[in-house]
Amino acid sequence: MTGISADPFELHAGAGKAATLDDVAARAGVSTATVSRFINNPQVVAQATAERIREAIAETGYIPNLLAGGLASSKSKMVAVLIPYLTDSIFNDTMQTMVEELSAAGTTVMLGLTGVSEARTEDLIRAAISRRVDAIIFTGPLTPHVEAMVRRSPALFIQVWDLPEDPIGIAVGFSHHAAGHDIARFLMSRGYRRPHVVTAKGARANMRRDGLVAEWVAGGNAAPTEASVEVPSRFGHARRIFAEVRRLDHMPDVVVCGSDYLAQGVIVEALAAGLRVPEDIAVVGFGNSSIAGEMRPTITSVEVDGARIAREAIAAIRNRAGAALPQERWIDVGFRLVARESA
Amino acid sequence: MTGISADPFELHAGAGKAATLDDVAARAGVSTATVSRFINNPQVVAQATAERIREAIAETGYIPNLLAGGLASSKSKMVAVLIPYLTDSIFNDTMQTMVEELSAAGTTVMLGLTGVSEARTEDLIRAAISRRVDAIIFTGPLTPHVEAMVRRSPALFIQVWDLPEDPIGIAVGFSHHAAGHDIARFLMSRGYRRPHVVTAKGARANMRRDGLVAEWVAGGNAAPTEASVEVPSRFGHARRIFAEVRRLDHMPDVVVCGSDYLAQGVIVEALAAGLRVPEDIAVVGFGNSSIAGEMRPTITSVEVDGARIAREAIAAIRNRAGAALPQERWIDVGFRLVARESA
DNA sequence: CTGAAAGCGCTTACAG
DNA sequence: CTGAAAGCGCTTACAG
Repeated sequence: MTGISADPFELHAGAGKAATLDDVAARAGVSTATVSRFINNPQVVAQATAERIREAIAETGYIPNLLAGGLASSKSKMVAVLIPYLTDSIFNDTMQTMVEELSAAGTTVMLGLTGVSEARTEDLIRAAISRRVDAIIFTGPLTPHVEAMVRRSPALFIQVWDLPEDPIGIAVGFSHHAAGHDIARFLMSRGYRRPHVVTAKGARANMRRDGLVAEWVAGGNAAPTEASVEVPSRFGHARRIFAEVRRLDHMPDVVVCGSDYLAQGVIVEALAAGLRVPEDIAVVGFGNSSIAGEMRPTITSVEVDGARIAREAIAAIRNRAGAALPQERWIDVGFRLVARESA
Repeated sequence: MTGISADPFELHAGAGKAATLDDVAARAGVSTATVSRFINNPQVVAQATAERIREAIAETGYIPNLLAGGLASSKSKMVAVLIPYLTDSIFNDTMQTMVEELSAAGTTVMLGLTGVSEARTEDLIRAAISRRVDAIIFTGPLTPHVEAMVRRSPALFIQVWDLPEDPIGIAVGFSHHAAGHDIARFLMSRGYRRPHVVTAKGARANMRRDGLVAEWVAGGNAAPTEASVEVPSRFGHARRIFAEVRRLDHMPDVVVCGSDYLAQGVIVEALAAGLRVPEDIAVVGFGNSSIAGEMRPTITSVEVDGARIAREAIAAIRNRAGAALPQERWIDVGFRLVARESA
């Protein structure tokens, strides 16, 4: 009704302290309880009241204080996502989907980068609990001390990318051992004889390696040659890896890499050395990131549905908020070997 | 003194609700004020008192509630970092450094992925203000409506990767126009005659393009041929870009790319087509990500010190918290052209 | 160096 | 459908 710029409330809002629920309530002529209901559950307030509140919010530029809201309701609408590195290609799809969908649902994402440090992991988990997050999404195992801390907290703990025997909360992932098996069978079916297995440091990569080697040896073959790389496993590790391969007494006929980026690097090195891929040396990646299908030659890889991992994790959080159904403790999203040109 | 497992407090802690300041204070025989001081400013409490509080915290497994702390102190110790995509290689170093250093300093990072959507940007900024973040770090311009919202909030607004004329808060970045200039001069100095300029959609990339074209034409040359790619600019865009290059009447002698990944893709395509790089066609990247130095051939690129951008932004937040010195509004971190094998 | 007490800005039974 | 009021768990002048 009145001109907005002539309005004293407006001046207050602009002048310094932010508008509060009280300001909105006073202006709309209702109690703060009603404004709170309108914001969190609009359909319970009467049409006419809702309209007045809507106007009051617009006029005051009110933005709720979620610190206060979270304290009062003991629901923070925040979830912590902890990964080792931002450049760990393997988690890209999971992270992108997770952050997008959580944000779209009005949940704030707290990002933590643990590296390979247990101390950083502990600090980040403590910080998450301090913020009273609704859930903590993490990609690895925990030390007993931190596990105890997590169990004491009401946050839902979700381990992604793996399926441990006894998850702390729930797990969304796949069997790395089985993935290793399948790669071994693929190599045998293609008639490769001398694989070279490059494993990144870390529990999951080791499980894949173990699965691969076990199946390979069970097939009556001699143990493969091996190498290891630091995490995050990157394109740039390929120079050393390839140099080592060339120094082997017997050159391998296929290099199995722990990531597509590393596989890409090995291909580049091999081509630069005048070798043909896959004729002279074949290459297998892992993760099926977008470059796997875009590289020349295209890269044989193992596809993991990272976006689905994200969605299942989010669904688990939602289910628990609804306090509905008893939850599954393991959600297996599987994997799929995608044969392309490189092997 | 007493066995921990026989301790009734311990049982309470494990049994459900988390320990609060009151629990710790009661157990240590001091007031909550003193415990609060010990936690936030340990040196102001007496040695003996500190020791008792330390024990009480350990025994109760107390973890402070930062929702309550933030509400009471109106300092959230949280900063929002908003970028378009997680896979936007160009921000990798900045993000990694930012998140690591903020976490190390006890600040929580809220991550937002805006895509190219103004609506998502607005929602995320509103969410950040709702959480009463101390600062918002953002990579682009804002619509007037959102800008007004930000100005009304007490959060420090930091625009990174660019130096706008009139930043909302402060800006930490470099001149994209100048970077374009320098690339043009580099091309001339190397004797290239027919550049093909591939620009990602977006204001910053366009500024580089404008700078490049202006300088190139000022040097008495005909305008370069051009192409554009979607953001985030990726390896995979290279197939189309290269196919277009081949269809040009006059093949360019150098392709200037908006990212190192795209440059890498163009090199792979060129090599697969039997061309030599840089003899038959040269390639320039942008960002100097790690692959630029690792690719074969290594990629000529423009180095931007992303980690320094992160550090300057964090320093600005700290300065303001100290309410010290009047702040610079622009922090220019510059850039540097790194000539390598590809051009 | 420490304590009593007010207050931060919300939410939520409870009652009507 | 709405309001009065207690309470969430901290911090911080103020006083001693």
